[in-house]
Amino acid sequence: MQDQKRVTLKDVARETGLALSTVSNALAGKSLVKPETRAFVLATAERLGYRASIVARSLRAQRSFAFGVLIEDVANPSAAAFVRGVEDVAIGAGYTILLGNTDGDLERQVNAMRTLIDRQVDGLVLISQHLDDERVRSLLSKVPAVLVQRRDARVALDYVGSDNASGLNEALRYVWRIGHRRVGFVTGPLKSSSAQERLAAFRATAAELGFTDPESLIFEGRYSFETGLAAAGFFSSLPDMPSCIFGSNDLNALGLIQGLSERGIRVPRDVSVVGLDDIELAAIKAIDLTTIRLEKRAIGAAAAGLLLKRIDDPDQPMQTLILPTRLVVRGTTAPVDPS
Amino acid sequence: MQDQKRVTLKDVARETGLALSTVSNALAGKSLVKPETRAFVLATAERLGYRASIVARSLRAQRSFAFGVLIEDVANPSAAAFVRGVEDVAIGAGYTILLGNTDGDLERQVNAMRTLIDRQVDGLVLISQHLDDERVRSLLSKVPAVLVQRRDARVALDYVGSDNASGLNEALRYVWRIGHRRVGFVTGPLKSSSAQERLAAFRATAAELGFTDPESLIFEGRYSFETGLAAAGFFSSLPDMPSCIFGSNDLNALGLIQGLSERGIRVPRDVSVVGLDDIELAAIKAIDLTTIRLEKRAIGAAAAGLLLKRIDDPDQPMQTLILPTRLVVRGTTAPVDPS
DNA sequence: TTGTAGGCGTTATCAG
DNA sequence: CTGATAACGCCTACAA
Repeated sequence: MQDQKRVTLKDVARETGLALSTVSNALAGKSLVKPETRAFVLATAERLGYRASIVARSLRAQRSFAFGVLIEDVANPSAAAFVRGVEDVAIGAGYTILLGNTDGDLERQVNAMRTLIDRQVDGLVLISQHLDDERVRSLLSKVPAVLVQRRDARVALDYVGSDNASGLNEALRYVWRIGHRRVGFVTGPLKSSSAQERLAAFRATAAELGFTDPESLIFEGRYSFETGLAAAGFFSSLPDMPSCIFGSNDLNALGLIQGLSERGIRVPRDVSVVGLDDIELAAIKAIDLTTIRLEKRAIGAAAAGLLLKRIDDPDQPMQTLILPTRLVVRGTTAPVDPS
Repeated sequence: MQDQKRVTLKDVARETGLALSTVSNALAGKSLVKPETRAFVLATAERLGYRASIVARSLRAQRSFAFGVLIEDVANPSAAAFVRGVEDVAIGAGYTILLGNTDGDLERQVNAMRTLIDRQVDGLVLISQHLDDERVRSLLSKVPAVLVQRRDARVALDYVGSDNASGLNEALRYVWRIGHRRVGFVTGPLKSSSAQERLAAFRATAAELGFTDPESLIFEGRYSFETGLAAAGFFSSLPDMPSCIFGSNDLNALGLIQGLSERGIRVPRDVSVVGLDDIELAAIKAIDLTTIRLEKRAIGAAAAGLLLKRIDDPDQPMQTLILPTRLVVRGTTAPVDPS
């Protein structure tokens, strides 16, 4: 059960009777080693159970073959999907993932970033925020980094996000087609760029299509179920309720549906509801949420891909990748009652 | 935007005019350094932006101050909650988390374990399986490890799980009290010890309370929504349907509910359903699932705690921690119709 | 083709 | 109290 001593290069050298460097070269597959020597070394290494120490290699190479991934909370399903996407490509490229949860707290994030940099991660994937903080920005200059879902004009970094604008545009056109004219919108936290983008997209399309008084139908909140509940209170108290309401994410939408139903308002009969995200359970019949699907795992994978390229060539121009979204029509939207 | 060169101890030594070792001692807060020297060193280090390299320290100390966490898939919400729990205590103790997804695949798991060990993680949290594999067991002997949720008689390791037996016992007693006598059970994958435990607990309590013919009401499946759907087909085709069915996890239960409803069977009016897990959304009104709650984050935290203790003293006796579960009664269970 | 000699950044030991 | 030196395990010039 104990940690038996590591087998090192030196052990293999001693065992084979060869020099350290020969063993190292043989293991690295360098052509300067005679094939039979190489075979012998390989066999001996295998027999002794030799495995190179990545720690030593990292010190020597001044890089760790690891990525840091910073998120608010892995326990949040969307965040987990991103992480998974990052890992998908990281593993393939021989990288390991160091995970850090920030809980959205600035201090935790700064600490986590410091630790990750102290560990000499070769790159950082930041699915988080606080780009307005000076320390965060300064830390970001110390290591290749890719931003996911949220960006900031002050930081010029590779970025991967989803096409919130066209997603909302598509969905708003859809509800327009089925007759909705008064459409409400629940925002996310407006200091996050994704929430801003979604709100801006709502405004733009609402204006373009000519929805009725959209500005009065915006409820400001966060990406939470509770925000949805509160929004239901707000919208239901309006003299002229919207016939359709958009959440800024699926949790908003689910809270909205529950809040409405608690007030005797039926979805979609009385009000249609649209989410954004397409969480796993959105598809089950008990929920059956019409939503704008985000390809979170693909976004994470794309972020890792960008990071690999950036590490490979730190001076290449910054890239911005916007992945498409897709409207998934399910049971929480219905045509406006012609009555 | 570039990776400016690291400030090392040597730089601080040069800047202060002191010896390397003095600087190191000062930074480490050793009492052998004169307070004013120490203060001077600290100030200079701060000014230069010195941060110790964890990589170098790891090589020297032969430990990495990091935990490896192996799970099937972070994108699975329960797994993510475990990971979060592990991180909660790891961070507090100065450890970083290296994450590995196995997708339940043996080869991936072996590779991930190897990589983690090559990185000299100080301990492993294994929320996974394949303990029947020789290589896995041999790798587990190379590093302190804690098993979570699944164990194997052949591996004597620290273990943290939840009290499946008493959870099911409590829930079965509850449905007995409200009149159910024919109770079905959907199993998880029986090669997993948690699924076995749950099935065994069902059998034991069913026998004890005297449920009607429990053996004929067991449906073997996996921890998936699809299993629930299939189970609905099985149970509904029975000449004498159970009045209550237990899933082995919440996804089972949700699939079951959907499958039953597709066949015109209403929950809980016609059949009661009980889950196990208490996923985030189980509480929303649209789902409102009666379930046996597992404290996943607490389990992860307990695992990390055990690991810390084991690292601190590798020779202490093995520990097994069984965390309590709690029956959460919601809307998918109802008394048997007395008619 | 093989061997020797640093050095990556720390920390621990031991001498001054 | 401070400083020199070695060692952790690996890799890579360069020398033989």
